[in-house]
Amino acid sequence: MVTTAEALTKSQAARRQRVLVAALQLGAEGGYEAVQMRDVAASAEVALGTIYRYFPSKDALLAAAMVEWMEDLERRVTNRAPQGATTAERVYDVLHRAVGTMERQPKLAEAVITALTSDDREAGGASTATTEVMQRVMLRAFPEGTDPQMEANIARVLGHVWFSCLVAWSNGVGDLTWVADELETACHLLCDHLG
Amino acid sequence: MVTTAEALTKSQAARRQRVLVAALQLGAEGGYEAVQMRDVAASAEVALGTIYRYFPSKDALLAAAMVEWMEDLERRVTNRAPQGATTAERVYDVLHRAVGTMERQPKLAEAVITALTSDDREAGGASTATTEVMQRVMLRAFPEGTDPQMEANIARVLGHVWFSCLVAWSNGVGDLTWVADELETACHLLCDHLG
DNA sequence: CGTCCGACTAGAACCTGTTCTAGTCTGAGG
DNA sequence: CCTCAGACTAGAACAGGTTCTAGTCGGACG
Repeated sequence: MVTTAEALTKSQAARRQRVLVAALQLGAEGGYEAVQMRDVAASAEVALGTIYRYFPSKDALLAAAMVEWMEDLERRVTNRAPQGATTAERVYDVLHRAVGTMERQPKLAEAVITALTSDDREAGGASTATTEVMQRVMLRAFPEGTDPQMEANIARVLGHVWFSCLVAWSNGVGDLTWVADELETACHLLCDHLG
Repeated sequence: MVTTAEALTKSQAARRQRVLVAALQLGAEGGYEAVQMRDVAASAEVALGTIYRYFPSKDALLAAAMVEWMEDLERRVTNRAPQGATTAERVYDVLHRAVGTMERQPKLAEAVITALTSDDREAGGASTATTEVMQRVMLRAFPEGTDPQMEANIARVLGHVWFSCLVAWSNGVGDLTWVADELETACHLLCDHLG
C-alpha cells in the first residue's frame, strides 16, 4: 500500500485522490454497502485492479478516510481550544465536536465505522490510529499540572467509550444524541472528582 | 430464524444443535475465517440451505454462541459471588473471569467477536444482548445501598470499555493481558472514589 | 531514437456468503 | 392407506470483494 503522497508522481497522487473521493461520495450517499469497489473504480475512472495498488482493501480505503477525519478534528481543536469551565466539560466538548462531524455525514460515518471494525488487519490498524488521535486531542482539555498518568488513563478509557458507542450506533443502537449522552456521563464519572 | 427450542421437533433441535456445534468447533480451530458455511454444513451433515433456516447469517450463528457464553458467565457468577475487598476489585473480578473464558478459546473468541462487530443487523442485536448481560452481572459486584443511578452508569461505561478492548484485541492490538490491564485501570478510575 | 520496466486498463476468474430450484422425504389429518 | 404441506437435500446460481491475465502506454535510460 502507498500511504503517503511522497514517492508518487503527480498523476499517481491525483489517481489515488480520485479513488478516495469516489469512495467517500458513494459512502456519503448510501453507507457502507453502497461503496462497491466496481462502482468506486468506475466513478474514479480507474481500473478495478488499480484501486488495490493504492489501498489493500475496501475496509482500508474507508478506514483511511476515518484517519483523515480525525486529523481534521485535531486541527480544528488546535485552532479553537476546548470550551468549558470544568475539565469534564472541556473533554466532553472535544468528544461532542467529534460526534458533530459524524452527524453531518451520518451515512458516511456508518460506512467508515463499519470498515474500522471489520476483521481486516489493515483497517484494524487504522482503528488504533484513530483512537490514538482521539486520545491526543482529549489531552488538550486537561488543565496544566494534572497527573500525566491519570490524564492518560482517563483519555484511554474515554477513547474506549467513544469507540464502543460509535460501533453500537452504526449497528442501529440509539442515535447520535444517545452517543453524546453516554459520553457526557462518562466524562463526568471520570473527571468530576479531579477537582 | 428459530431462536428457542420450543416449537421444534426433536430432530429439528438436534439438527440446529449440530450446526451450532460444528460452527463452534471450526471457530475454535481456526477463528472467524475458518468458519465457512459450506464446511459447517458438511460437518453438521446438513444441507447448506438448512443452516439458513435456523440462523439468518454466519454472523448471527456465531453471535448466538456469544450470547450463550455470556449467560454461562452469569450462571457462574451467580454460583460464586465476585471476590475482592473493594468494589473496584469485585467488579474487576467479574470482568477478569469473562476474559478468562476467552483466554481458554482464543480463536473462538476472535471468531465470535468479529461476528458481533460485523455490519449484520442480527449480530448487532446480539452485541447489545451480550453487553446487557455483562452490565447485569457487574451490578452484582456493587455493595448494597450504592446509588442505583451511579451503579448503572459505571456498569455501562465499563461495558463500553470491555467491548472496545475485545474488539481491539480481536483486531490484533495487544493480548488478553493488555485487555485485563485496561479493564483494571478503568475499574479503579470509576469505582475507587465510591468509598 | 530504440528499448525496457513498471504502472495502467479491460475484463475474466476466483472465493465465500447467501439465495434459488427442483426434487425427495416425513408425518399429520382425513 | 392417501394426500398434501412443509422441511430437507444436492447443487446451481448470484453477489460483491479480491486476484489474475494479457495487452497497452508512458517515461527513464542508454
